[in-house]
Amino acid sequence: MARVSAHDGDGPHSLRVGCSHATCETICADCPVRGLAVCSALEPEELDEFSRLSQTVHLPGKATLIAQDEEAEYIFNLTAGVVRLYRLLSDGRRQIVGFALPGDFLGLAMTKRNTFSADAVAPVAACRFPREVFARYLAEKPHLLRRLHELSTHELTLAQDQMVLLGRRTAEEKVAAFLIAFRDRWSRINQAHLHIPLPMSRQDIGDFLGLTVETVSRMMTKLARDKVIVIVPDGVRILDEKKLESLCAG
Amino acid sequence: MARVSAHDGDGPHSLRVGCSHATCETICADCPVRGLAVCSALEPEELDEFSRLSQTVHLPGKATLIAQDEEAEYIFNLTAGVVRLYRLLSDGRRQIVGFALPGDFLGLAMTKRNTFSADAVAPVAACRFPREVFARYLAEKPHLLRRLHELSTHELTLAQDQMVLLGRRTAEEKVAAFLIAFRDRWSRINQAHLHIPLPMSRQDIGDFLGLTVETVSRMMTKLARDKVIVIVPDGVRILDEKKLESLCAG
DNA sequence: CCCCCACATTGATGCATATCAACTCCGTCC
DNA sequence: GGACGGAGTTGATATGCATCAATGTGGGGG
Repeated sequence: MARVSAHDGDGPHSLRVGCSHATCETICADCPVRGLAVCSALEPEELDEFSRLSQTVHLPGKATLIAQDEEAEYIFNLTAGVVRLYRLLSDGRRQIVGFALPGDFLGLAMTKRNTFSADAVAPVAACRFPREVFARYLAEKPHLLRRLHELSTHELTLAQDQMVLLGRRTAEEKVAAFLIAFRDRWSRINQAHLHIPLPMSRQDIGDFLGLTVETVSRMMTKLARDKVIVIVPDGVRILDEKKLESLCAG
Repeated sequence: MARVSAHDGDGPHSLRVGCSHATCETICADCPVRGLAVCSALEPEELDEFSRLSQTVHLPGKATLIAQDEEAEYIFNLTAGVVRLYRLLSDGRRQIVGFALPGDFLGLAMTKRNTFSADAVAPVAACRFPREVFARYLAEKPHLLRRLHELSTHELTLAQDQMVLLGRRTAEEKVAAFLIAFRDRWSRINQAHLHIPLPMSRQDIGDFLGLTVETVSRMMTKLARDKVIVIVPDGVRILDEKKLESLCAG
C-alpha cells in the first residue's frame, strides 16, 4: 500500500508517497480499525487484493478530504483522527451533519458529486480509494455491498437521532446528548469511559447541535457548575454519569 | 398476490384477505409506482416471484404500519397514500423524520427492531413483505441489494438536508422549503406543479420542521399575505414560484 | 519574552419562536 | 337542529437562545 502525506506548508493537497505496496498486508492486519470498518466484511485473501486498491494518506488539521458539489474522486476509510462533515448555506450558515472517527467510511453514497464537505478537525490518517476503482471492486463483491448497506442504514438511524435532537431538544439536552454520544463512539475505539476528548472547537459543536458558540459554552459551564462534568484541556471529564444521561431525555 | 384490508371499526390491526396470488402479475405490471420503487431493480420474471412474497394491504387513516422499538415483522412498499415516520421522546415531544409517499420503501434498515414509528396520514395501500422472507430473497439477489443501497443513501442525503433545515433555518425558510420539497416529490408521482396537496395536519408539519402548530399557521398566512401562495382546502396553490424558491435560501 | 490571534468564556440586551388563550370553522353524532 | 370536538387561525405575552460586546486564556512566531 502506498503511503502518502500532506504537509501544512505545502497546502492541503500536496501529497508525499511513502512505503510501497509490499508492506500492505502487515499494515492492514495491524490496522487500528480492523474489525470496525468496511474491511471487516472481507476475507484475509480479499483484504490483500482490496488494500492494493488504496493508498494510506496522512493529512494535517483543516485539510479538505471532500468538497461539496465537486466531483467525488476518492472515498476514504478513516484510520486515525477526526473529520467534520458539513453543508454550507449560501449566506455562510453551516450545519455539521456528523463527525467521522477512526473506522468510519466517507463516501458511502458513492455518488458522482459530493453532497457534503469534509475536513480534518485534527491530523488524520485514512485509506483512500479512487471512487471508480472501489465501485468496480464493489460490483463483484456482494458481501462488501451488504456491509456498505449495513453502514448506510446505521448512518441513517444516527441521522434520525440527530433530527430529533435538532428539532425537539433544548440547548442543555443537546449538549448532554452530544457528550454521551461522543463518549460512546469514542469508547468503542479507545476505552476511557470518563474522559471525553473534544478535538473539535466549540463553534464546531454549535454547528453540529444547531446552537451558537456562546450557548454551547454556557451549557458546558452550567454542566460544570452543576458538578456533572469538569472541563479539562481538550475535553471534559464526567463526574456524574447518571445525571448526564438523564439530561438527554430519551 | 393476496389482498388484505383494515377497517376503522375493527381497529388498526384487523385485516381482510381479498383476491388471490393468481392476479398478482397483472397487479404488479399495473402498479402505479412501478419504476419508482425497489421493484424497478427486478426483471419481469423475477417480479412475478417477488410479488408472491408480498400481500397488498389497505389501511385506513391513522393505522399503524410500524411501531417504534417493536419487533419488525414486516417491511412495506407504499403504493398509495401518505405515511408519517416519527420518533417520540418519553415526555411526548415528537419529531417526524419523514413523510413516505407512493413508491417509498419502509424498513430499509431491515433491523430486528423498528427504530421509528409509522402511521397512515390518509388511507394507504402497500405491498407488505414479512421481513424474514424479504431478507432471504434479498440474500440471493445482489441487484436488489444494490437498489436498496441506492435508496438508503438517497434517504441519507435527504436526512442531511433535513438536518440543515432543522439546525440552521428560520421558521419561514422551513415552511417554504417544506412546500417546495413536498411539491417536487409529489410531482414525480402525479403532475400538478402548482397545486400542492397537504394531507397531513399543521401539527404534523410542525413536528417535521421543529416548529409549533401556531408558528406553521402564522408562516402559512404570511406567505399567503405576501401573495406567494393561496391556502386552499387540503393544500396550497403556488402563486409565485420564484419567490417561494428564493425563500428556501440554498 | 512578549505580542498577537484564535478560541473560549461571560455579561447585557434583543428577537424569534414558544406558550397560553380565545375564537372560528366544519364535520359528526345525538 | 344543536351539542360537541378537533383542526386551524389569530392575538397577547413569555422565554430561550441569538446577538453584540467585552474580557480572559493559551499557543506560536518574531
